[in-house]
Amino acid sequence: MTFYNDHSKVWLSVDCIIFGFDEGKLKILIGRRQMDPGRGEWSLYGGFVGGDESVDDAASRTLYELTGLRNLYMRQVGAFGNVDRDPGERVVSIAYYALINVKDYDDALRREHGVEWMDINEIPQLYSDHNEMVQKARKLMQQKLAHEPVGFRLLPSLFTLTQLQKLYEAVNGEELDKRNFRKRIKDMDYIEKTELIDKTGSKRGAYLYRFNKRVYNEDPNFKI
Amino acid sequence: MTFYNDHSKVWLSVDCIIFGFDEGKLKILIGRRQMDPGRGEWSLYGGFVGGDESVDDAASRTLYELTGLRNLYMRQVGAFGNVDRDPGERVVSIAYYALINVKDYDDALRREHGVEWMDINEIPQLYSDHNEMVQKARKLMQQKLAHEPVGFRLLPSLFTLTQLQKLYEAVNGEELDKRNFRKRIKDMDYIEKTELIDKTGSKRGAYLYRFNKRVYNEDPNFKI
DNA sequence: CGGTATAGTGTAAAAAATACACTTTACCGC
DNA sequence: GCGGTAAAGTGTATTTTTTACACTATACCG
Repeated sequence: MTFYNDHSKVWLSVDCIIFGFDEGKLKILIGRRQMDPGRGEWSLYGGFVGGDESVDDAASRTLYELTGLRNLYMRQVGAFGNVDRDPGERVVSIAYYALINVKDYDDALRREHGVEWMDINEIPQLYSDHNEMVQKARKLMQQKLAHEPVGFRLLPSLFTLTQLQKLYEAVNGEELDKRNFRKRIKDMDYIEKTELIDKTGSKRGAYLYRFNKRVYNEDPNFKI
Repeated sequence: MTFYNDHSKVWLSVDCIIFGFDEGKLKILIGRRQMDPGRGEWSLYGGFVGGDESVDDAASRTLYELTGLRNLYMRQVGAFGNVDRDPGERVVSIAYYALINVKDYDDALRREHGVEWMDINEIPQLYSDHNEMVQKARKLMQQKLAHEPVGFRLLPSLFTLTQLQKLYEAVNGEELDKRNFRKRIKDMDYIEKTELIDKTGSKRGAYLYRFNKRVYNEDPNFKI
């Protein structure tokens, strides 16, 4: 390792792409920026990294501040470090995406923070490089979902197969065949059918399923 | 975005996982650390991010300092930000991996910088969190190679099919069937057979192929 | 001119992915 | 109470993709 003469310290922030699934649509949380520069522009929710916390911890803390939820599923998207990405002082930001069950997020708290759920396909122009962050987060989340059953983080702990299918469709942006989808689900032992029935979605009612983490960890077969 | 009271500036560095392919093996460049803390430990090559350059630019510059090569294929691995990852002052590091053709790297220059090619499967314990960086870089590079023809960056511009196969085998850590491999290559129009023959690898000689970037960009069919 | 080491080639079987349509159920409104 | 309706649930045939597998060709070398 060699030193570069002109290096200097920078501010470090985290920005969060928080995914939720509601009304059959994949959404993220964005709000109007309440500070300069860029006051009033649509923006991701973020925060600064403290001197006494890891970058991952800063992201967890920021998510907790916003949602009141801990131990959310969270993955790093990457570092965004263009010199002029933040007008004024130089700030390098590490983006994270998180998956939450919309119903777990207290709506009053959401409004207090001035953020709202917006369809991933209808995201307006965002502050600075936040659109880039969203695109990259979406791509990474898609890939993750294709290889690991992380979709359960976006659903209630009990869900119907139709809900699960709609979730996969929303994330991948394409419709799936019902019979083929259910065939693949049957092969996944960690998706357990319960005897409970959901009657809110249809007159007939549909069986509720749940994700069994233990079975998954013992026998990780993945795929959808 | 809300402020956190205890935030503070940090040093930002980049660390490079530089992949090369030689003697049928996937290797990376590592060297003995020449500064404290950690003097003498095996380490990735890195550098600090300057106040006037983007993080990506800092990585390009660092790669250039080490190899004398520009426009290398390079992708971000991610940010590593544990509080105590660097003894002494707090440094957050952004890791990048790069792909180079070993033959393009002047060996005298390499020795000057005190780095050497080491088999990816025989990497010793490295300074700080560098082993983690290597693992993540390797995984990302594998995934990238599975979806895009970036392997050419690790080979001379003319290569035999046997060389190409050995490269895929080294990256994926498993042997491939020769006939099946060549069948898949035939489907890739952007891998062009030339009339040139390489006689260094066998008595009989083998046809040399080249990657046609233009064809690839027009018709990205990928896959191996 | 026989030995040797790598280059080069095709087919059949298995597995995975896809396409596709009708029956069941329970509520609702009449 | 019964016909309409809206979502749930279910299997098979076809196509595509992946895998397994073994011999001939060539040119150099001693």
